[in-house]
Amino acid sequence: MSATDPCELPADRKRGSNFGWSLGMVLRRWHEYVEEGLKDLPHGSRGYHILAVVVHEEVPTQGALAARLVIDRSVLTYVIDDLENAGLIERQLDPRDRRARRIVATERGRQALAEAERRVAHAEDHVLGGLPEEQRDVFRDLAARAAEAIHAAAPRTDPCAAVTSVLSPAERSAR
Amino acid sequence: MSATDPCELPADRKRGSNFGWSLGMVLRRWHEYVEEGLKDLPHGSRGYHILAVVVHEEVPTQGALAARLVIDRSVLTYVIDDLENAGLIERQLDPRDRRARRIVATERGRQALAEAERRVAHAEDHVLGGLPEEQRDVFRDLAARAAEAIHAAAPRTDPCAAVTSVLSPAERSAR
DNA sequence: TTTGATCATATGATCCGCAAACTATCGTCG
DNA sequence: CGACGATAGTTTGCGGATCATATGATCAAA
Repeated sequence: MSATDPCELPADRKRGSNFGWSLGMVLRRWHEYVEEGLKDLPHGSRGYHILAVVVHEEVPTQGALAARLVIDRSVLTYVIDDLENAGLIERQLDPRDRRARRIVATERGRQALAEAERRVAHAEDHVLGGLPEEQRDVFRDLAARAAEAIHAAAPRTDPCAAVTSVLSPAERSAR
Repeated sequence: MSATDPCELPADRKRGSNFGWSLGMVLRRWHEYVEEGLKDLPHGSRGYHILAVVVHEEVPTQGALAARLVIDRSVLTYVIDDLENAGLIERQLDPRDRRARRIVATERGRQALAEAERRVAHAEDHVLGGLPEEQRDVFRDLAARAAEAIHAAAPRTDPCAAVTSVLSPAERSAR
């Protein structure tokens, strides 16, 4: 069967079509728990994400960091401000291009991240507590791979322009 | 630190630390695509969720609907206003309790939902396009079950109060 | 040097969810 | 009966977050 056929409506989708809602639900809880656990970290989960990328990956420049995390540059600015004030990271001037700032983690930052990662892992086990042990890792893995694919894809692929209106033409004209 | 080699990408480290980000990434794309496909529906994905629950599930009252979707009742008010103005649902006065409003879908509403569900399914296949066919359903299923478990759980379980600070006491006093 | 582009930052407009106040109705207890 | 508190839904206003734009500094190329 060609499941990619949009005209065909799989029966189990009826109640299962709330995928977006489910994701939102899980993400919301994740946020609550993680934000609770990381409230000592300057911007909570956001600071955590930034710190994690700074520590674990090569950070060419601040803009690249924003692109990597898909957050706004202007947001990155003040979050990094606070992370720097907390002594967790440093802005280093790139001698080759003095416009760019290279973000590096301090030793404290690495320690804080290590501790934060423990908390996050703990929180995630709580969030996914409704799932059997082995399925949690499957879920995490699928989410990571889906996200990676999305991130790798073009920023904004044309979202199926072939679709027509949900409402009938008559209904649309009435609005 | 020689341990952080950029070329080596430890899978388990990456997996465990960015689950929240991955979820956010997938959800964001889901939102983009779905919002694009449902822009004829009064409040996009939100109206879709509400309409779906109204049609597929028996919801006694408006407040119960809010509880079911875990959204604020004040939000529900104006979304329902617009859905009603679009002729997709109706507020019916409960003769037994004239405070309560029972939300029912019109025939148009059911049709619009059916069409919207096709679009959403299509969008979701796009969003999860980076995953092999059979894993998409696994992902959807895991998300649904995790969300259901979360929703079934107590609204706000104490998020592990045993955790201590990420920063050392000295660092905390410095802020 | 001048011009146009790029990186980071500061500023401002806008949007959105949430809390609190308000109205109407119910149930109940004097 | 009628007064009171509780509940369902609506309205309003605030605070926070986000994004677009403008600014300043620096680079690269003509």
